[in-house]
Amino acid sequence: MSVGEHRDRDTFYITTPIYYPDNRLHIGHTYTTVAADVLARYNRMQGRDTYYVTGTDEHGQKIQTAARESGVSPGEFLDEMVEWIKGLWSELGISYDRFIRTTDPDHARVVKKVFSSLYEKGDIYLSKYYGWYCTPCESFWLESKLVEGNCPDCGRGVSWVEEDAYFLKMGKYAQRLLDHIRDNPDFIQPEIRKNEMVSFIKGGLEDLCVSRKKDALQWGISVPFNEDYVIYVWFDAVCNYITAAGYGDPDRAEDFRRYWPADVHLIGKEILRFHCVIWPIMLMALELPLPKRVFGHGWLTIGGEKISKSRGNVVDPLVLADKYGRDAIRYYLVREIPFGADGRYTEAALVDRINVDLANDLGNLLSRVTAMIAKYRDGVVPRRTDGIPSRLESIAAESARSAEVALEAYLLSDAISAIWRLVSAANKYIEESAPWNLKGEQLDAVLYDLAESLRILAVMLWPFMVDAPAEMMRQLGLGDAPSWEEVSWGALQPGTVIARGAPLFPRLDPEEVLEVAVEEDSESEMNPKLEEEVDMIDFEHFSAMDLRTGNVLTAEKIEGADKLLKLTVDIGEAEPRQVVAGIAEHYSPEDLPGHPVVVVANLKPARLFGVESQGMVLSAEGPEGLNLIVPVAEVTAGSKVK
RNA sequence: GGCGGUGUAGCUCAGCUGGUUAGAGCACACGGCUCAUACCCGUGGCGUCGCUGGUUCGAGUCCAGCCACCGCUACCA
Repeated sequence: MSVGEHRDRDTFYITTPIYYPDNRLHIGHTYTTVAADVLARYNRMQGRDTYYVTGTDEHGQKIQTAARESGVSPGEFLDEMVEWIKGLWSELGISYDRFIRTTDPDHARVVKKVFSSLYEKGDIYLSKYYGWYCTPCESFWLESKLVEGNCPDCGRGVSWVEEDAYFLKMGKYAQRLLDHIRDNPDFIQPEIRKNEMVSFIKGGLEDLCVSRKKDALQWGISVPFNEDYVIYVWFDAVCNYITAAGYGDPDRAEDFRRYWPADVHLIGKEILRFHCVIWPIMLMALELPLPKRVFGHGWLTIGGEKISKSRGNVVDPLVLADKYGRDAIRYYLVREIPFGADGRYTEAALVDRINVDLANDLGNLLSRVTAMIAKYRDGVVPRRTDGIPSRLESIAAESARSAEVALEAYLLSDAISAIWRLVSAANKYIEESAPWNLKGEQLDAVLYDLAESLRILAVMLWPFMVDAPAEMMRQLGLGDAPSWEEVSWGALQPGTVIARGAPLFPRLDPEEVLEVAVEEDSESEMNPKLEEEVDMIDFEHFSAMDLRTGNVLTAEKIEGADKLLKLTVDIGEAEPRQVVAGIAEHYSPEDLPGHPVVVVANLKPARLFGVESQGMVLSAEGPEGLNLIVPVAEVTAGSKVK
């Protein structure tokens, strides 16, 4: 995409996910929010009417529970969390225009309105839900999605739910959504996520349950025409994007027309499906345009592992910002996470980047240039009079152009790389021209070129950092709040009086700063022995499994399934067990009756192809295919395997 | 099982539609400079470009098979 094309836009609406404040936010949330902030600041510099929204997703069971555990009302609990979050964003210099809470009155109105419209239209209907539900995650799951009978997201237990419920028609819009994705190649980014979403949709969409009965969950927005129900939290949450833009508010019709559709929803890859399938379908049902882009960025991992409380690797962004400074944290996050892929966080890498990129390259550049201007020209930016074009001028132009292209494509780490090409070039230029050996107009030219490069660097860094670019400007004797246009060469006026200052980014002593962190790193470093131990189970775990011998009584193919057989197995109980087994490709139903088997008797029941399975028969792969595990000599049906 | 991705210097990664001696940053070593935050600049890699075959005058770059890891998905119960 060309830069010029984007110049035509005059508004820019960007969102982060709204975060779930049942706990403090971590560095992962911080990354998304910082990245969005960089883009918001950049677009403001481009003169676009920018609207940046972040906020909190405040409904659902987990909030209700967390509040109860703290012994306060959900309202009190949330107010406190929100205050903490706003404090964090303020500390990091996040320049959001609206902090939306799903408990805001305008939001509740929008959600109800959306729900009602879709109901009236027939896209939401009342039916009966039966299936698994993970309370902590507020997610409905098909049996087949469960992992070992537990929630595939959080690994915790799920409960069987049977209740009347409202459903959103998803299948109705599947084809339209696929067409939209096909016709708008940039809609889902990066490419790999788009592929995943497409194959997910092509796999068939089931209608989505969008309500919970109030006897199961109270903390949410009520279904407007049926007070016995609360609206599903995800349905509630995604609506924030239009609430914030002014949807359905007569006083804000102009805002909505102006800002919607959003330019980009910046999200983590784990919530792609809500933003690329459910939300677009809701919008299509509402007959509203879809957001121009959903950008699912990678995760920040800690030593290669996903950030999670259970791993105990949560890094508190406030502690980091306090220790290293907000600009360093912002720089590091944006620099370290490449397009699409995950980035790994280590404190050592953070310190390294601070020292190398910020202190040695950038900060020191400012320091040496201001020092030379002070020393050789009494602190006044000289006038160029030699008439020879500067080598730095073309590099600065290239750097700015590349940075702009990258920013327009939301490729923040690429933009940083482009900017640093000018930092390096300026450092090299000093070495090559050796100002300490020059005088007269040659020296004037070199010093001007360097000061001007620094000015352009400050402009380009303006979106990325909060304090340092302003300090650079100050030391160069210039004012604040530049526009992006000022990246062009020559704006620095000769005669400007510079003001040397303290080092922009003081060097850190890794040994001092990392004392604790280094130990942590070396321990979390791959230790094969340790990993094996983790995979070992103790006897108790084994005992938890109820393995029993049995004999197959009946076996039949399951209609429509290639691999599944429905067995009834005698394991010495009053009633035979009905078990589904994926062995149809290796065993014929007629061979099985009388066949001995080993059954996992206490496996949570599951439903496959609509057939309930009350256990599982054990088999193992051999050269010829699957083999059922059988006792070598006859044993009693139902005898325990140990 | 299906689909997709990744595998390139010690580390993190670039290498588009195949073409002269395979690149960058960091780390490391040596040299230089002295304006600067013990900084900066230069020089230094005998890297099986995951493995094996193939196409081609020529392949990280195309094709086939295989291996490892990751993501999504599924009729693994």
